[in-house]
Amino acid sequence: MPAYRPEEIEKKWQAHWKQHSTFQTQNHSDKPKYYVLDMFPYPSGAGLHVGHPLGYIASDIVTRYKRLKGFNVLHPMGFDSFGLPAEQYAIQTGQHPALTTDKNIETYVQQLSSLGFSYDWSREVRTSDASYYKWTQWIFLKLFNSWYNLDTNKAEPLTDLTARFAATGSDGIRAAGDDGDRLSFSAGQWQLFSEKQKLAAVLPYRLAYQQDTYVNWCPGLGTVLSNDEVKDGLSERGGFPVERRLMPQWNLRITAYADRLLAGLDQLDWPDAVKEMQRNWIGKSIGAEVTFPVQGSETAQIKVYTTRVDTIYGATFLVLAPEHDLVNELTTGAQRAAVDEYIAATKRRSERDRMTDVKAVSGVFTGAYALNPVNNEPVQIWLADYVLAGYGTGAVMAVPSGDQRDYLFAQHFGLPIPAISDAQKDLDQQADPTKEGRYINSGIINGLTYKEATPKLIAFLETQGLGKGKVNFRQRDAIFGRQRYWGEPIPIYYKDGTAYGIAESDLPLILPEIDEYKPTETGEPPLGRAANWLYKDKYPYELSTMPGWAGSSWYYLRYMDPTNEARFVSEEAEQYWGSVDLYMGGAEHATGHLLYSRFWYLFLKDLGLVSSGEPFQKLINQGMILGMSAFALREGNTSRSNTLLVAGSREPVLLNFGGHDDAVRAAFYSADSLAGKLFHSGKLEPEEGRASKFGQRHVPIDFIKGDHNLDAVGQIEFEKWLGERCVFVCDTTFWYDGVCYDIDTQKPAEKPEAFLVIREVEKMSKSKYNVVNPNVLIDKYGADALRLYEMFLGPLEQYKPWNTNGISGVSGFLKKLWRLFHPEDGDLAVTDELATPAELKVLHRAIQKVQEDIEKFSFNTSVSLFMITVNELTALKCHKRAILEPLVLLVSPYAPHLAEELWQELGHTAGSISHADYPEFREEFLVEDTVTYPLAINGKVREQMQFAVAATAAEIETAVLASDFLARFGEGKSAKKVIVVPGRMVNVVV
RNA sequence: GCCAGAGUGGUGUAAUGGUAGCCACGAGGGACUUAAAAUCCCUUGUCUUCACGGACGUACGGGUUCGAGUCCCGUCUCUGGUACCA
Repeated sequence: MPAYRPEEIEKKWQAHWKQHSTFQTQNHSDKPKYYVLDMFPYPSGAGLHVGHPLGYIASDIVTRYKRLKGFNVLHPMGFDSFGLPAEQYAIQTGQHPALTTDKNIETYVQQLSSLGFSYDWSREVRTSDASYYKWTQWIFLKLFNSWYNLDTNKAEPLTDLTARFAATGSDGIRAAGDDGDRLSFSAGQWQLFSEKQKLAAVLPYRLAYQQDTYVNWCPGLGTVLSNDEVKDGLSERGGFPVERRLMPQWNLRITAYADRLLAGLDQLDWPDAVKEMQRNWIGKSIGAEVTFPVQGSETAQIKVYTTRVDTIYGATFLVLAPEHDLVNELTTGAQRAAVDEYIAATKRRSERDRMTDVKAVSGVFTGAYALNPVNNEPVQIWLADYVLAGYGTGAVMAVPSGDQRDYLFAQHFGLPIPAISDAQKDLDQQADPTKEGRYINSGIINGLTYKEATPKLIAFLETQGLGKGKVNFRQRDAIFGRQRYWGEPIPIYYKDGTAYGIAESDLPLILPEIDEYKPTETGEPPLGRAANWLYKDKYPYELSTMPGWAGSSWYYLRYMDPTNEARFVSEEAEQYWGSVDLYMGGAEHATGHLLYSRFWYLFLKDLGLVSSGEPFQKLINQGMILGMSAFALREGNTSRSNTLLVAGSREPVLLNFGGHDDAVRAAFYSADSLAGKLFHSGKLEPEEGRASKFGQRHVPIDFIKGDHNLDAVGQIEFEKWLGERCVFVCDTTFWYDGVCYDIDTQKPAEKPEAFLVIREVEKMSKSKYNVVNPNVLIDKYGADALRLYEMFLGPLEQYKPWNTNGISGVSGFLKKLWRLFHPEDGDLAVTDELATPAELKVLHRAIQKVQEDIEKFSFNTSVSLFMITVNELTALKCHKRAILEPLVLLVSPYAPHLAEELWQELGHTAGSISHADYPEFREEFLVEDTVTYPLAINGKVREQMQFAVAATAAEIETAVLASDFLARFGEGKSAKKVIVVPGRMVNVVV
């Protein structure tokens, strides 16, 4: 074999692995198990870019390393194949999303294979396969047929609940959820209920339940979005406006698990940032619910939630959310008009306005008063949109001296701001939420401290029946329904207007074929188009489908037993694999997928279907690899607003966006429309306010740096690349057909002087023209080089910009490694000579360090060490089997193709490297000759002194005493004691 | 605003509290070559010195320590998350 040819070697081994199913894993083994999981991707049409494989490479290294260390490793891959983009594409083209998805998956599998990942492809799952989503639907039915018993603190089958209804009625049942929606009835009444009444009574107990809910309705997409899918009041996909709307929705009662989801975090080996995000998301707060009776009413009362019940004497008014139930009843005649107007104004304000307009104080007085339960003082009742209907009770007691928001409100409307603690300061300027000091103006708690006051007040309120301690969560139940086609059908049908779960034996409920993928003319979801889609030919099905996170909430279980038709996973397989030992994926799923998965797992555990405590023991977030975008700026321009033209658009769109150093970004533009506009209709005018809607477009960096620059050559080159006519526009000039024109006159102009190329680092994305395709790099350098380089870039968890330049370094390393085996690029030439101590030292340092590094996921430092090792062995002219064979094993997780090839050349069976044993580390080869310790007298370092590295503390002591240092530094005294800090310092006490 | 995390050469980065900058990229110089590619060798934190050397250097200001990039306090900047959550 001549020179190192990665392309040949890699093809050969990828084919070998595939043909021999080298990485197929058994569900039983004498070896200990280890489960390494990547977050499975959505197969987008754009294919993989260099950022995607980062985590896959790292997990593959761990997988291969663990195999060498004697583990039975499960390392599967699959596809989260339901999702919006395929559906959008279907709406545009009429092509069935399944076709698009299959095509994309094919590309993904090809790309993943070309990187040499050791997945067990026989276990591949796709969430859009009926054989998979059958079980997603099955779990949904389990949720639908369960309730959460607060007495046992777990989910239980609904049949247990109905049995209790029949025996003792609804009294004494404590279930998670809002009791306000539930009926109260006796056992006798229950017996008399019709079937429909029974189901209606049970519905508010179910873990999957239907309810009128305020949702993020996106008219542009014709669907409901989760909070995670809305950014700044616009849909994350497409950037369409989103509004609040009350709609009947399927919900999952994740709030029942809030406490357990919170407590479980402590046991997990996850990044602190992710745990903290989940904690904040769940948002547990400990406080009290206090009832304020309404003045002049026998029955009306307002419940507020507060975490600072100790400040209740400073509560000078109440504020209700405009949506609060009692608003109508409370409002007095005189205030009616003002209140109605305020509520109308609030409805007009979109969620987005509310968010961006946080500082403005608005509100209206209802005219009504409530009585402060601790002192019977009347307090005004106001409405304001800063109080959220969905949190707590939708009403707050306002304590202007203790809460800045209440303070601003009081100041704005001229309400009193009484002090309540002797420690409060500067109340003429701002609120002081201190818990220090002792209370004043505070009735029964005057003179007490915070710690004393809170329990006393809660006790007092409880005896009056006007309050109690209460825990609140910020987290809401998860909305579980999309008005979409390309998702799992919800296995529900309607009989007489009541929802029924379909029988388990009738699963899967297959997604029906429809002719168009849009909502129907009457506004029903796309499934409304399915002809004769009826359960038992009679009953209409639920028309919404499950959200994207449904299938991904349990896929890691299916990998354990992917083809089981009788069960979602067999008991034996589930018990053997347990939970995921290492989960690799992006931090962006912290409060979505990772929380939902834990929720489903806890639920399945309550039903006795899974056996571990948590699904993912260790989590690593690989950082994102960012793309480099470039903009050409002309220096010194300050006059015109910054203008960017959008690429690829048929419509001429001029965008205005925030200034970048007072310079103008260059842009390119589809020539079809622009040329016409430029040449026939006169001056270009920037159009305001559309930037956020259309986003920015970018020029690929290769076309404005280096030779091309932003000029005629660049413009023509860029056209070739883009495959369509285009115009470069910059400031007052533009290029078209290689000629520079003035924008205002459209006459040929002088080429502008200097351009500055500004680079910006941002997410890699097709629309930003900053994508680096891994295939190109694999073709040029090989997959092993790409794998090594991605690891070499820096710490795995770090976000970093992609830069292809450095790849030549790792490529050189592979060539040098090859040359250790093939000096002069000839045939394999390793010798059986005995290794020298120097060579053994190099090898064993590498064994030690690489092993340590993989265990702590520090892959970049390992790659550095490989390079040092090869450099040193080259310098030693070491071509000995005794050194090189272990080195191959060491490198094999990182560069598997090259390692396999060398392993075979060394005389081993083809493909056997993955079953070899990781080389053993031996410390004796690492011994240094001497080591230098700082030598201190009474803690003051006076000298550096050399000792044999193997010396014991006693030997060092002798050496120190024998030295002449005391004569020089000890002022003639003798040593009382010699303290040896191992490896650090020798301290002599005199 | 609040909660995390991070600030080290031209760049990516490395450094159990113990010689800061390992390993690479880039740059400069050299060898080989008709030439190029490939490969190999040397230099490369800043300032200063003909040179040997010296001084200064891990965002900024303090502190602990014999010794701080690392630990503590404060400030600034950046990144991510989150937001009228009562």
